[in-house]
Amino acid sequence: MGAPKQKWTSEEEEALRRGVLKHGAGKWRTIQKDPEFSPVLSSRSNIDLKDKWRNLSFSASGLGSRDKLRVPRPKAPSSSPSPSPQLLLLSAPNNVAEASPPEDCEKSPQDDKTPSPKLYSSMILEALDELKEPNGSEVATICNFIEQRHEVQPNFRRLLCAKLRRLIGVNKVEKIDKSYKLTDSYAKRALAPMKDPSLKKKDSAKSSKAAKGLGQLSPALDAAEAAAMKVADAEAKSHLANEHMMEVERIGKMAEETESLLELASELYERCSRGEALTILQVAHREF
DNA sequence: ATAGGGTTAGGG
DNA sequence: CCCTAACCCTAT
Repeated sequence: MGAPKQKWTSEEEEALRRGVLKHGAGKWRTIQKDPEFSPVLSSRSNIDLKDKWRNLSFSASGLGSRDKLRVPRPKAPSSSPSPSPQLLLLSAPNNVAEASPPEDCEKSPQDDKTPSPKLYSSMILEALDELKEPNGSEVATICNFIEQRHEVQPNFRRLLCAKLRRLIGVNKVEKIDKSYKLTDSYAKRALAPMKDPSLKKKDSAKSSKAAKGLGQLSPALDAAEAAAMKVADAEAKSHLANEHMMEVERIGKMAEETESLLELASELYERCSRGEALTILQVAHREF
């Protein structure tokens, strides 16, 4: 009778995800007590966090509908098994589980699980962008963040340090004390084309909730809540103004071309330093 | 305190 | 009618 259902807002979801990235999955009490997340997650118990994380994990990896113990499903997977075309885009909380799917291994001999070097840089920049820590993020935090989202090779941390040093060299990343953060010039370029999640299913969910369950409560409460939500959202998203982008974009064009060459050289150097042998064919096709 | 199983409300 | 998400209960 009390509350019909308290649906999770995207702010709460984001707080939960960042909390897991910071403290690790399983430290629900720690996340809930963290002063950074407690204002958002004040109405959620540690058990709620756990349950929500379980839901997120399942929908991310299971993709749609897996077999259930409760109801035997006579669905015949005759021609479309739908083997999860894209699963790591926004959230893949369970990283170690999908290490080696029972897929056929009839691939080319150079079938590495190693993503391309371009991907590693993207992951690092994405991590720094998402973390948005004003004083920068430590290597361990960045490493943990990326491992939560992507499958990486065992010596990834060593690669990460090299990549960070190279990103500093091209002024995409700066080092503050022992932490790394995006430079202002690059952050503007990265954050500028940010999407605007002001109108979403969040609104419809809230209004439906108000209409069905909380209709008798003051409608001003819901309106104020929605307004505050939008303000907070806009404040968080803009965060870094995008004023002068034309020049940045022009320079970025040049930088990108130089970058790929530096990227290639750096990766080659790292590989050879570890004693790996590469054929000229692999280098030519960037397949390493 | 956390993990996992189980239940129920709400939506397509 | 089935599925998903929030909620509840219990063993460790």
